[in-house]
Amino acid sequence: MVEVSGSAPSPRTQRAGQRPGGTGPRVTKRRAETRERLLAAAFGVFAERGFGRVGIEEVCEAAGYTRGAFYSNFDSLDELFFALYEQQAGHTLAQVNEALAGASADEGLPALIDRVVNALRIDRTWVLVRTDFLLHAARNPEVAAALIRHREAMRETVQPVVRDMIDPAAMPPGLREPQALTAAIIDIHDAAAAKLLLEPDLTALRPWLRDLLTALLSPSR
Amino acid sequence: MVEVSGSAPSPRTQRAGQRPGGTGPRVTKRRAETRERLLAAAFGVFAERGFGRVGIEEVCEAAGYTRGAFYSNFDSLDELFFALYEQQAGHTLAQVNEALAGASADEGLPALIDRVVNALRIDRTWVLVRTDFLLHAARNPEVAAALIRHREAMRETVQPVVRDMIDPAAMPPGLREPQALTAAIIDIHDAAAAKLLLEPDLTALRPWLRDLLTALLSPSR
DNA sequence: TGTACATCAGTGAACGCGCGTTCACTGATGTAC
DNA sequence: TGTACATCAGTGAACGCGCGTTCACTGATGTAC
Repeated sequence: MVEVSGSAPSPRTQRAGQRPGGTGPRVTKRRAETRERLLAAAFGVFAERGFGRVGIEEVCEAAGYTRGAFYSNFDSLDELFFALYEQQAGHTLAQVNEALAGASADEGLPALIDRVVNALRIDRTWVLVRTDFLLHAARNPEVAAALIRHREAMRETVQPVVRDMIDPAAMPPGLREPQALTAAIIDIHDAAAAKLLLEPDLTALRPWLRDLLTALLSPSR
Repeated sequence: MVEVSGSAPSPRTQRAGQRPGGTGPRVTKRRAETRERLLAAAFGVFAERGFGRVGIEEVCEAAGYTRGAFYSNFDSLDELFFALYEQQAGHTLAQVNEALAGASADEGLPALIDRVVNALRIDRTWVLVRTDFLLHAARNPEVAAALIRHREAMRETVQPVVRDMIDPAAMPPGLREPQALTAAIIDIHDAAAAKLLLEPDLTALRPWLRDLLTALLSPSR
């Protein structure tokens, strides 16, 4: 699994408990669980109501804690949101890795397209949260850096497969560089996910994505 | 210009001032101006900070009014946001109409693509607000109905041009119906706009859109 | 056109709730011996 | 392994600010004659 790690705006992990002797913080089991449950609760609440409308109290209540527990683990909702995104983006990347594992040039283009289509994370809640994060990033440059970093990691994961399986010469101008082509595929993939927001009927979604990718990538018709 | 009008969740226009005699409300000049300035101020503030983080006080301050003025014109921020979206969506539709006006089959495909590319509303603030509204709609079915209605109107505006200028037989399977093809073009157009959120560098944006549309629509390569 | 009048539209103060933030305290957890 | 101890992690009450909402009031606007 490829890890996307970077510096959070205000890294708070293991702030308390840092030992002066350098032996590291006291090991924390309860703490890790609490953090995890807060993140999970935040995910649900953010998806349901939107990041901007959610308060600390609401997250804590959903997680089954009082507010003090929140402040013991995070400095602000922004920081929690950042941690949440990094976590979920990591999961997504792992999923894509798995979906692409074992791809070989022997399979042919339709098989590759199927792989990409099936890698689509059909999770309305995730699309909601991710889009909230996109808007958050669009308004906060430091946050945007993390999002862009993740997009890069995604492209680097997908690109080798594209490079192996698609003949650049058969692509239209502007998409002959593997990098540009891979980016375009991911963009279309994202557009498909966005459609999930208005049409929860996902049976139409995979065909839409397949048709579009086929149209784009097929050298001959 | 095609008008997209529909029932707002809580239509408040001209609530006060309704005369019993049926002659209609007292004519309002100041009121219309106030409403307009509140909408304009809300647009700016929503774009800058995000709908969820903005309060009534903030909108009023930006518009140069006190809170009472807001309550005299709207019932809630949700209602204002709805009115704002309908207004802006109408402007966008008018722009597209204008960009497509005069298109004829003689021009050829590249000219059509140029038209579509140039119809792209390169307005980062509008993309921010529109995406906020998309998320808002995704969480409120009545709001989603308005957004879907607007998408339909947009498609109906674009579709005749597509129908005139593109040979369905040359399109890949799944995109031979003019309706599906037009929808796909609009979706790609939206995806291009979304890229504006992370990359304000719009010099790369129009080529990206042109390349993608060309790849999709060109019958031969 | 001018004036008196009725109604409207926005003001600004007041109320009160929700919630962010802090903090002394206590049960929980790991450590040393 | 067991016990005493130190430190941690979360509790829950308290404080206070920001802001949503209301409302009596007044200047603005349009109408009737």
